[in-house]
Amino acid sequence: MTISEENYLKVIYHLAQVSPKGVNTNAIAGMLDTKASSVTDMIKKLDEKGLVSYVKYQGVSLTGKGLYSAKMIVRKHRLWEVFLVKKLNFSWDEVHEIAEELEHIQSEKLINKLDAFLEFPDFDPHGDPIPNADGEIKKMQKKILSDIQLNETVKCVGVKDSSAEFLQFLDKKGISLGTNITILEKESFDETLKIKAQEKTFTISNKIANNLYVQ
Amino acid sequence: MTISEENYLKVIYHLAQVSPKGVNTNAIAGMLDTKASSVTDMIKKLDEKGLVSYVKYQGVSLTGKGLYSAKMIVRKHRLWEVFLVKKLNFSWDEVHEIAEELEHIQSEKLINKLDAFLEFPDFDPHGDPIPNADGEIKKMQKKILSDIQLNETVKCVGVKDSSAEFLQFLDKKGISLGTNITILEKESFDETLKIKAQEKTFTISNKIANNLYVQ
DNA sequence: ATTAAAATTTAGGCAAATCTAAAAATAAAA
DNA sequence: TTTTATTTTTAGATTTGCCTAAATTTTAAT
Repeated sequence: MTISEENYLKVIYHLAQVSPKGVNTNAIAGMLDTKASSVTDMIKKLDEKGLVSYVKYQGVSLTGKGLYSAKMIVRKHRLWEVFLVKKLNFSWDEVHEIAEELEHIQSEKLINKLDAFLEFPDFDPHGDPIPNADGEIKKMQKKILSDIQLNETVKCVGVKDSSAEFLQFLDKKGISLGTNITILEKESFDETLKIKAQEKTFTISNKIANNLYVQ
Repeated sequence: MTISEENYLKVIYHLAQVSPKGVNTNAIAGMLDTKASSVTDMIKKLDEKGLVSYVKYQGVSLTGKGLYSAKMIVRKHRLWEVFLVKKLNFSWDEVHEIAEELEHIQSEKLINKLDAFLEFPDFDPHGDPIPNADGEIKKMQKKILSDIQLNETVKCVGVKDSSAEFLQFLDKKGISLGTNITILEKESFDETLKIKAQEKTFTISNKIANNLYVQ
């Protein structure tokens, strides 16, 4: 499998989480920063290889084989992220780009040894689940911060948006995985929240609250 | 720089150690398992990029820029090998192929953090020197086992041939880096050596003795 | 010094992955 | 239900890295 094919599978996998009936050509093109016509070409190829099932104009979905391959790529990506943060002391906003490269290293033995070296982590530095060697995923029950009731205290367990900008914003506010957050006020007009975290009180927008997973 | 370009630079670097006046097209083709005509194509491209200097029919050599790039690739390859052996418990005959992939991961920060994590090793699992971040290489003074005098005892510090077959042969004989070897007999007819290593006495061919570095 | 052999380069092509521009199909709006 | 807009696909081209086969240059041998 080429790096390009792997990237397509990964993107289809992620998009299918949101739209399970069939992933749009345009959506794939957007994620991969390429053109729709290129996506059509590649999708045909993946279909011939039995990795996706594709009906003209109806979008694509992963076959069993394609799903497993996609999960193995996600597994590699997230395990490498754990390695980068836990062993090499990278911060959580720096690891995505590097893991985008590392996820394409082939050896299965390598990734299983890495898994063992990291003591079989279930989640990556952003709180996303790591598929095991069989492709099984431990689902964590979690809520969006915006859905939490007034005066409740919750623990941050993940981020929905793991862009460097958002993660750096959280760093600035002292929020990381495991941080406790209390909802002090809810402004119904603009959905702004006044919260307490790390002994400090401040206001966050709805956009922020929508991107924080809590428990 | 593409993976292919990096592979050419690396091969030119290794071949230049042996033939410093100019590396042959055919030699490069042999190492990269490709055709001489393909090598000519790529060499022209590398020349235009200022990474090698190339005169038609006269072979290539690395420019300063090309030499530095090649050393950084070698640095990455050997640091990853150390990681695989020391941290993930791979054996020394398994790591080359995986490192061939890992050496193309881009991030400079990654490799410098990896270097620190491994505590700045000077040599890889086969005894080859690891260039530092500036491209400097600690040379180890070493001899070929075949050049050692009768009754001398030396320490194995590296292998010239690091193919899996040769390394597995050494494993079978109990020879690894640090192993002491005593020359008990030299057969002048076929250059065969009778040696003692790890409390055992056995005979090795000249081919073996030519591929072991000792001190 | 020729001739023969080997190495190297050129010329023309191919496959993968991309692109632009135009055509076709689907979805949305009037 | 037409018409319009959007999405998707096709057709044809481009770039990278490789190939084969033929031509050229260098090296070795007679």
